[in-house]
Amino acid sequence: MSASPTSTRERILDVALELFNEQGYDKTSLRQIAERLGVTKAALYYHFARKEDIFLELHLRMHRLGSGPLEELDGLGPDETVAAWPRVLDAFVEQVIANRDLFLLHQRNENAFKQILDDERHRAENEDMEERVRALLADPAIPLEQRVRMACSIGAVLIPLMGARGMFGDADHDEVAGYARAAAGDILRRPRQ
Amino acid sequence: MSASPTSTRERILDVALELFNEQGYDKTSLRQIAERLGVTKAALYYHFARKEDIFLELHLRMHRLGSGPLEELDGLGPDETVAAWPRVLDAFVEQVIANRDLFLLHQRNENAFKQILDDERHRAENEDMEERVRALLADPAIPLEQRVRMACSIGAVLIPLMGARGMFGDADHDEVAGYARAAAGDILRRPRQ
DNA sequence: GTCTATATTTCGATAGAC
DNA sequence: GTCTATCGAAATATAGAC
Repeated sequence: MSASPTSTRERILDVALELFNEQGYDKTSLRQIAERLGVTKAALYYHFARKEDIFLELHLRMHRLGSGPLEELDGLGPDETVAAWPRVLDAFVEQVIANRDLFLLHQRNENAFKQILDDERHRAENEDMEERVRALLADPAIPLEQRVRMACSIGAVLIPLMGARGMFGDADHDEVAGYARAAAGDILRRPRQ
Repeated sequence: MSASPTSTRERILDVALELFNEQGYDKTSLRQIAERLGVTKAALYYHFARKEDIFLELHLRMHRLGSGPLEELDGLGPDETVAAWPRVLDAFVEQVIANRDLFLLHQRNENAFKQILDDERHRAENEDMEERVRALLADPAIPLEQRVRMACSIGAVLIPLMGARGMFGDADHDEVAGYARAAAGDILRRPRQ
């Protein structure tokens, strides 16, 4: 992620992201993070008041990445939204490829993520990405079949992109991504023609 | 799930499945399970030697459900496998719809699931479903694009099926499932024609 | 900014009575 | 088959020296 993680704070986030993806948020202790980092637990508390805050910071970073592509839909009507969706999905795919670990964190720890956001504030910030897609898929102004297919297109690209490294043997990542994009395109094209 | 969960063992599994899906496996304590059940922690230990064993039992049940549809692929060659895949996926969708909570457990706790299976035996039993799909998607005898599209088809149906209840407003579940099936069908049909 | 040392809590698991 | 009582381990978090 960070090429030269100068600050300790940044190194904590890098190591935490690694361990959270390997073992899960709950099973990862601050002791483990500190050990892999070469510091003590107490040092972590200088940079983050609570364990949750480390997770939250990583979550917000992913959140900002995912929100970017969605801004293209701002102020669009139903038909325009449907028409713009393929490009939004393409931009989203780019973000996922470039920041796979961050999106992996979200997928593999959605329980921890949901519970932390429930217990606390951050409702407003969460309403950017996740809640926005939710509103889109629940919008009765768009035909149901079209909305279902938009949801399907997300799942279609996520599985190959987020799956294990050797999911397709030693296949080229770009080639796989290309096929996944094409498949998602087919989902979205069909009911419009 | 169980209409009349006569045995305590069965009631434990039902309550545990509920809580694991609500809060995650790690964040759910035996104390919570016992309380919601109206018994004490110690009672749970009469039925299950360890907390992991509760999770494992639920996992194996889902596993058996998912393995069923895959048996149709037994002894088939590459072309036949590709040809049979749409029907396998349809059967899989039926299982997911009929046992949504069990598959949700797997999706929301894949970290816990992976770690528990790593720590222990059960490799042989796990090689039924998950490993079988893995082998299928890594099989060089099937064209890469075809394999990617098979993976996409799984993601395409899972997102609408496993998403939150109100994902598409108050839309009819069967209608949603129908559209999702159609979308998956389009993914699989395209590159063959 | 990082350390040592410790407080506090909670959890999984066990022993033994009933 | 369920209970009371408790153990031991591990976790988050804090206090205060350097």
